[in-house]
Amino acid sequence: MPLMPDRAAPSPAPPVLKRATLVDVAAHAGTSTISVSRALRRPAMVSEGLRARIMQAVQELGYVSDTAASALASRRSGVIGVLIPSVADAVFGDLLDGLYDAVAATPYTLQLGNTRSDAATEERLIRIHLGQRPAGLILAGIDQSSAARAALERAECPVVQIMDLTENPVDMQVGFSHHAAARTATGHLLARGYHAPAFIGARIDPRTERRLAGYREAMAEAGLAHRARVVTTPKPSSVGMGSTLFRRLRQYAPDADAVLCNDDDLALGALFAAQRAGLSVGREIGICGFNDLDVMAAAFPALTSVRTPRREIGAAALSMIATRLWDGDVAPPIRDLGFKLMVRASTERV
Amino acid sequence: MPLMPDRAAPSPAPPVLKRATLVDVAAHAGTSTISVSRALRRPAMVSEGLRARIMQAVQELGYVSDTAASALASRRSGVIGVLIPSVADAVFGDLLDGLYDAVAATPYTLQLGNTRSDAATEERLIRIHLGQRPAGLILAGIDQSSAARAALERAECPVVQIMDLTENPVDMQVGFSHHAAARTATGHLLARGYHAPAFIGARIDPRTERRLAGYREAMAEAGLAHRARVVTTPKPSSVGMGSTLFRRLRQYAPDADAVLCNDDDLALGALFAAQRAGLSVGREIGICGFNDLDVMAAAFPALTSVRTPRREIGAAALSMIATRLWDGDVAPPIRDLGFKLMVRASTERV
DNA sequence: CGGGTTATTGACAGCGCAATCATCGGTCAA
DNA sequence: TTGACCGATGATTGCGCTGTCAATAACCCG
Repeated sequence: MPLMPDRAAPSPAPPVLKRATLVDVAAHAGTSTISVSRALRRPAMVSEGLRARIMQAVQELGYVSDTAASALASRRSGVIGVLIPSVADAVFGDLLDGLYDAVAATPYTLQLGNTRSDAATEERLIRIHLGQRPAGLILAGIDQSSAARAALERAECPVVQIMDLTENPVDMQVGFSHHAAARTATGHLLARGYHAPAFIGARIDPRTERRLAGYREAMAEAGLAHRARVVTTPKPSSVGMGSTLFRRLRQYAPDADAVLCNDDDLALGALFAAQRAGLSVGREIGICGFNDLDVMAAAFPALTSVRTPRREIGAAALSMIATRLWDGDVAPPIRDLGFKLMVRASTERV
Repeated sequence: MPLMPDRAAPSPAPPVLKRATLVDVAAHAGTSTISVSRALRRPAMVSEGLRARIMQAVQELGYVSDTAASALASRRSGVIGVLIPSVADAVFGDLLDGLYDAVAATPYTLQLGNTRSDAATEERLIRIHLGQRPAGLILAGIDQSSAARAALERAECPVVQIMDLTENPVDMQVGFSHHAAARTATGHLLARGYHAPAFIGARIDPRTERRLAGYREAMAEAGLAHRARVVTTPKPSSVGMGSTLFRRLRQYAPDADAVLCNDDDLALGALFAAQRAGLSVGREIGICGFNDLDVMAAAFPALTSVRTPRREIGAAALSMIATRLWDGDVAPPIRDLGFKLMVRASTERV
């Protein structure tokens, strides 16, 4: 398959379908194009009577605004860019669900970008998006490259960093503390009587690092820093990888009696591996996940996990951008949506 | 939060950041704007020397084409629309992953639409997308409303229906036969010695209907039509729902000794429910999923499933559109990417 | 009742790019 | 040599919309 057009590329045939334009609508309603434009974008700026006439003409002609022309003339597109590390991950799926729900009630559209957890790709995508004069930009994470950060700070649109929290956001942010969440989960394991909780993680990224730090901090506070056990891999996370890491942990640290997993896939994999090893999950080995996907509550035994407000973060990010665009200011520009430990049978230890 | 701008909406400040335009690049390279445009879109149309000069100027000025202006002038945007029922579903996540991978090597961008499995929403989204003169359109499924179909047939861009196969596609299609896949899976259960395989499904959509028909056909061919047992719900699929449906099946049809699940989430839920009920999965009760997500192979016991080529479908759909746009014709315009039954312990029955 | 204000509407220009057509120099067969 | 032809390049124009500013009507206060 050719990936770029060649000289032979057929020059596209001129469009046959003639769409209604502002001119058509204006003629139909007996007014000027600019009034039609205003009636559609800022209804309050035209009188009620004219607006009614215009709206009827729009209906009758089935007029749909040309986003390209609008973007060109106004130097501002109706596109909100969303940059996430993965489109296939359930965690970001929920986030997108919240975003798409929220955007449906606005005149904006979303434009997804897939950073593949790669800082250079993210930087490139940020540049491309900013080049198209987006209405706003939503970025997963707070760990943009410094060049990307510089570009973002010169951006003329609202920028929201999501999923995480930092002291110095580019603009606005909404998320929760991964550090605190992991600390809480580790504290729970210790409180339940597990003496040597371990940590497993895949595809170590900055968010994982912060969770790991939270785990370590909780261990240190309990005077158990010497019992901290960590097994990680740079490879992507998956259920199968969870099983692999669990087996690796058992080899490397047979004394570990609980495991805090960096995400739910790993926890599920750990569950299956523990079952294969004939361990009684909950009693002999505690398992705690992260994110609380639907599967965690349904598993047997049910798996403890940290519920993260993914859908809510999506909705909040969009709301913050809309508010900024229409009201000018958002207070507060930083929102901590928290998390919730969902305690279930997998960390019971009776 | 206000959902639409009011008259008070601040008129956006004029952009401060001056970007390089074609004019700037042309001046820098000592040529005309149109040659720059050509050098970027159809490199073969300008001489090597000029092209080199232009490319250098592009580099030096950090020129990025303005998609809005390009779309307006050419009456053709670089956007390929993708309409899927859900962004949070792992199945479509894999599809998107394939699409985003493939699109990265082309000058196009993807614009996602979320139909929420609703025909009216899909129709609306199709209209909106077609209104923006997309370079192509990718639609999940073959069950568009007749109005939507009519609009699509008048579309001036390539259209690919994916995930499924039909006799009369709008334009091109790539997918596999859900009917045949379910038929094969059911045949496998029967061949393995299960005498009364049942079917469970959630959120019945046309694809599910075709799978169900495949199940029924296999049962009928084996002379077991009278043993067909079907439990469904209009609610969305989830692991928890899989457990619920499994329990319902056990009540309604205690003689069922295997279950073909409409998707992997349901199969996982069935697994957990069976374990809760103390059933030996594989021997006493066979479980077969659909899609073969990563979790199926990792589960304990490992779950049999029908592997569907989701990522490949995404890549193929994009390739078909690119080929059509650049070469004019795609042969064949219909591609059956098949499926593969992954037999594992959950349907062993020894 | 007049100057000043506000609300409503319109004329016009231009956003940045690509389609179209024109131009020019060179090649080749007769 | 010549005219048809082709590849390479450029000048002009307009895509459909919105920002700006101007014009008018309606209205206010003292």
